Amino acid sequence: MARVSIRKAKAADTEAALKAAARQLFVEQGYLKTKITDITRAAGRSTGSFYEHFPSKEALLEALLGDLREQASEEVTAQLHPADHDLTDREQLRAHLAAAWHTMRDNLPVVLAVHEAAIAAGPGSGEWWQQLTTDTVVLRDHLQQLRDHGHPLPGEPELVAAAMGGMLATLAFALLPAGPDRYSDDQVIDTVTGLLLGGLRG
Amino acid sequence: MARVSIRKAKAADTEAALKAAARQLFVEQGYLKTKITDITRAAGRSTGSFYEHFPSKEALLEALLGDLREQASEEVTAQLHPADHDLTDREQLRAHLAAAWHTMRDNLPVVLAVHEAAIAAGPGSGEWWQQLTTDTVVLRDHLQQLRDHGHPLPGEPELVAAAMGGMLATLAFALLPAGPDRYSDDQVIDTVTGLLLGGLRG
DNA sequence: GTCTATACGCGGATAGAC
DNA sequence: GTCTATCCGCGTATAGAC
Repeated sequence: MARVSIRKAKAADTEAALKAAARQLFVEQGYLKTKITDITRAAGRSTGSFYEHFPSKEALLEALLGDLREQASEEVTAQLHPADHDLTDREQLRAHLAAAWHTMRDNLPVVLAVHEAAIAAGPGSGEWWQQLTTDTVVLRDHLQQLRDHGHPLPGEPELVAAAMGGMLATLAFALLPAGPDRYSDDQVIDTVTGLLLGGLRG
Repeated sequence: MARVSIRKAKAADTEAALKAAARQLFVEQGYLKTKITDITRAAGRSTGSFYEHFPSKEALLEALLGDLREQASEEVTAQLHPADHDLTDREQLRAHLAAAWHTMRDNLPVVLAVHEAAIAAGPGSGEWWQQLTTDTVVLRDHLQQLRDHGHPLPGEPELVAAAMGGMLATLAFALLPAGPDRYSDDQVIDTVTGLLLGGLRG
């Protein structure tokens, strides 16, 4: 009986339940505001049970981040990257931005949480800049390549990549948690594509 | 004797000392990480003294924000706005972006703190989007005007304005706290100007 | 492995002397 | 108005029974 085995598996793997509850709460009320007791309660477990699986809330986030990377690497190896993107081509730029957007949407809980954690770390840590640059390395490489082929850019590849990534991330954080009520995914992607295309063409 | 009157004034106005200490700490270690006791200690006062001036850390931030608005309104009425900006003109776009950048730089402690507070409020609050849009109303109006004159935009004025503001704000938060070590102000402003200009021209 | 109950520490906030 | 000393609540983390 499927139902029984499902229950068994669910009961056995409290870890999965905790992760699922955490994901939901991170979107609903944010990572910082979410207490460990909130997670255990939402997962239907007791407080003490949490520490059997994770030493802290940060560790739980690390675990979620690990799951994300694992899944992401599968997808990447499965399909993209064509390696030689030409970001001055409207369709290719749009595809790249759309991929980034949907990745953020699909992994919103973790993406959101990591961002909150970075903010909470404080400005002095330099973590904000580091996170922004590492998240946009791929973009930077494409821009670097473009530049190597003689194409003029509005500035340093790293800086341009950071600017583009910052724009997209800000919109994602501001719009996605509320749902598609204000602007549709396509609307955002089209707008950003149009706004950036001219600058990349030079 | 200047020295005496200075000491007197300083002693009398603990409030100013607390504000100054808060500003410094907000940049150094961030708003969220800064405890009330950190502020009083940095200001050379006792814990209890704080509450004689502000009921809470949030109230202190409000006060700082009030100071900022007061000063900002003076500057604005003193000089700008020419009302009919043409953001498709490189110099005018640059001037606008530069003004925004320097405002953020000059008021970094408060700007940073408000942002951190908004993040801590959580995604569900919708506060992120609200703050982004209110901070870019002026920009939106200029874009709206441009559109009314028949100029094509890459998307809804509000959305385009939010995208532009998000880009600039992200770079400011990531780069300004560290000082001008990585990229100079001009470098950032030039890059962003070049990146956005093409998209606004259509 | 999961529960209940409880201890611990931190930061916010107040009491009361000066 | 400022200080010192103290309290209180919340969230983290642990102890110990089952």
